Order: sequence, then structure tokens, then C-alpha cells
Amino acid sequence: MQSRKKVPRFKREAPEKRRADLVQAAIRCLAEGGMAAFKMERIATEAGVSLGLLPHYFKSKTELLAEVYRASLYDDVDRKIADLDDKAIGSPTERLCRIIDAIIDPDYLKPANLTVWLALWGEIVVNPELRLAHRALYRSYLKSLAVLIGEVAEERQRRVNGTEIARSLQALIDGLFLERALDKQAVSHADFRRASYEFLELHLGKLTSAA
Amino acid sequence: MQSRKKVPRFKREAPEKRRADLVQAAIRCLAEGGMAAFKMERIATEAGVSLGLLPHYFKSKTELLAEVYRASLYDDVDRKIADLDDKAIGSPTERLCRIIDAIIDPDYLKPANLTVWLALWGEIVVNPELRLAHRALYRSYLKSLAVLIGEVAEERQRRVNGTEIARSLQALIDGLFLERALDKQAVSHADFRRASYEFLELHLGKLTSAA
DNA sequence: TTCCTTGTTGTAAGTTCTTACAATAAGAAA
DNA sequence: TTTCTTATTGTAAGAACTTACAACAAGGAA
Repeated sequence: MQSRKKVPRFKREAPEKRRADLVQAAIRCLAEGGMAAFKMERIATEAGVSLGLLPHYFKSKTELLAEVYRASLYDDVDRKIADLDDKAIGSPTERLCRIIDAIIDPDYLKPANLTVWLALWGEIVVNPELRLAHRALYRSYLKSLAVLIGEVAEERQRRVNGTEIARSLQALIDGLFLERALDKQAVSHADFRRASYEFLELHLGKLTSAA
Repeated sequence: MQSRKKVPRFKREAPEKRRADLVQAAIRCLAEGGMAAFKMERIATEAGVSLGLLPHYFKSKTELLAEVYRASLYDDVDRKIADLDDKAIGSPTERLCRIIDAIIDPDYLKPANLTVWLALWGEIVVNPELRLAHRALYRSYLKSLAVLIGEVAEERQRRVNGTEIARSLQALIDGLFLERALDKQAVSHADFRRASYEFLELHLGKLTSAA
């Protein structure tokens, strides 16, 4: 019987990798069916492991949700900040345009993300712990946007309230984003583009030459 | 034994009243804890009736949720619009201002409603039945807003895309509303007012004399 | 190879939730 | 009062979900 090859029944992974895989699987579940699909068994199946492995990595469902939140939010914010720093070349106007383009990028606003974010927002409102984490990250992001808008205004010798414009701009985008999430045919990418730039240009003057 | 007073064990209500009461109780539950608190037994307790009464009025949980959606999101505003139409008072501009004021009314945008709406939106994205209900209500509402904006524009002999302005305005308000839901100190009523009117006036010209 | 650590599985206990339904009784009608 | 309609109750069936835990086995160490 020594000739029989032993075929492994499962693969043993490094804890950090497995943990990250589980979080990603959980995000995919959220994207597919919102909180209603955020079930331990489903997540385990999605990750290709058994249900029993989940409590080994997360002592409760809430802990897993917190991880999902952190992972998905940090990724997004980090990407934006990286964009900011990388493209630090060029005029403020140019940088602002690039950031707007990134925010309304169809790939960023894809349906899967819409569903995940809506589910997370719904949880943030009723979960104080999640809410605290959200505030820090969101305020920091909004501030960097406000600073950039202020720079553009200065460049053009206009006096504006950068904080308020940043907030309204983000609100406008979030709102369109929400409409699109609830009714996929409601808002096209062109609509996003037009609404965002029109709004900004009404305050700052012409931003683009082509579009 | 005939002297013993029979004390009723429950009160029999008119179906329409009971139904409305149940919907209101469900809204209170949603407001308190989001979808996690939207449980049949909890709603029954909140309404002061037994669990068994719920399936008598709503053949499924989703049906109840759809009622909650309509009641909490549209009843107020629809009533306001109907009021304006009935009394047919004032110029289009005046009527538009009144509607805006109704939409950003602090009592309408109170925290409890924020929680309810976020929970509902999270469900709409993943529940086809609810999504259909949403589309009908939302599109109808948006259209009446667009028509009114068109009237204001005509009055002022401006050529605008009423549909697009209505959509962007509502998106702006929804977005601010979202920021407020996630961070209660982020947006004040004055912010709502300023952002809404500024946006409209950029397209339509001055709307108010005082504010 | 053999041993050992611990990642992984399978199962089940205990809980909670939705839906169904037969029995009960409130309140109107006659 | 008596009858009748149906709103309401109480309970339970059945499904689904979270968490716990004992046994198994993968893969590195010696």
C-alpha cells in the first residue's frame, strides 16, 4: 500500500493569507447580496473552506464585518491618496480634474462596490464602533479635496469656500451614485461627468478644454 | 356570576388603522437599529400586538418593508406636492421654493429617518421586488420636480434641462443627507439650504429675496 | 522517516426568525 | 339578548444561522 499517492484533502495556508482570503470572500458576498448574503456559511463556501474555519479566525461575525469595513475602505482611500501623491506634478487644476476623473471612474463606481458601500453605510449608522472609524477616514479625505479646490481658486484669484464646495461636490457624486445604485439605468457615466464638472465650473470657472 | 365585568383582552381596530399602526411600529424599529432590528416579533411587540397578527396584514416581510418604504419616504412629500397643486397658489418659483423647503425640512431629515432610509436603500439594491416599487415612486416624484423646474425656467425665459437639474438637485440633497447620516455633525440645516438654493440659482437665477 | 504543531473539517447544540393555522373573542348587527 | 363576522391570539413547525468543539491531517522540523 505504500505505492498509493496520498491526495491532500485540503491546503494549509499561512494564517495571514487565509485571513485576507476570508475577508475578500466576505466582500464578494456583500457585493452580491448585501447584508442578507453576509452569512458565515456562504462566506466559507465562497472562500472554498469549511464553515468551521471561520470562528478560528474571527471570534464573532461583528469582528469579521469590522475587518471587511477596514479592508474595503482603506483600500479605496489609499488608492485615492496614492493618486494624489503620484500625480503631484502639474497645476492644481489638472490635479483636481484627475481626482474627479478617478472618483467617477466607472470601474470605481461599479455595481459591486455600490452594493458593498450601501451595506456598510447601513451598518455604520447603527454601529458606533464602525462610525468612529468612518469619520476619521472620511473627514481626512474631504479635507484634502478642500485644500486642492482652495489651490485652484487661488490660482484663479477667486475667493471661495473650499470646504463647502468639496462637501457639496462629494455629496453630489454620492447622491448620483446612490441613484445609480438604486436604479441602474438612472445615471450614466456621462451624467456623472457633466454634473460634477458643471458644478465645479460654476464655482471655479472653466476647468477643461475638451470635455 | 353575571355581575362580573368582562374585561376585553384586546382591542379590535379598523383594518386600515391597524395596518398603518403596524407600519409605523416597523418604522420605529428600523430607526432604532436598522435592518438588524427589523424582526417580526419585535415589530409586533413595538405595536403592542401579538406576532400572529403580522401575517394577517402582510403576506410577507418584503411586503411590509415596501409599505414602510412608501410611508417613510414619500407620504410627507407627496402630501406637500398635492397641497401645492390643490391650492394652485403662487408662481412656479414660489411653489418650487416651498417644495425645496419641504424636502430639506429638519423634521423630514431627522436622524431617525436617516437610519430608516439607509436601511431601505441597502435592501432595495438587493431586493428586486422592492426595487420595482422604488423606481415607480422615485421616477414619478422626480418627474413632478422636473416639470416644476421647467415651469420656472419658462417663466424666466431660460432654456434648461429640467430633468437633469431635478436629478442633480435630488442627488445633491441625498448626498448631503448621507454625509449627515454617517456623521451627524457634518452638515447643518443651513448647509442644506445654502447648497440647494445655490445650486438651483446657478441654473435658474435668483429664487429668493430674503434667504 | 517519524514526530509535532496547528490549520482544517464535520457535526451538532442552541438560538432566532418567518410563516402557517386553529382556536378565541371583540364588537357590530339584528 | 343572540348571532355572526373576522380581528386577534397563542403556539408550533420548519428553516436558517451563529458558535462551539472534538477529531483529523498537512506540512515543516528533527
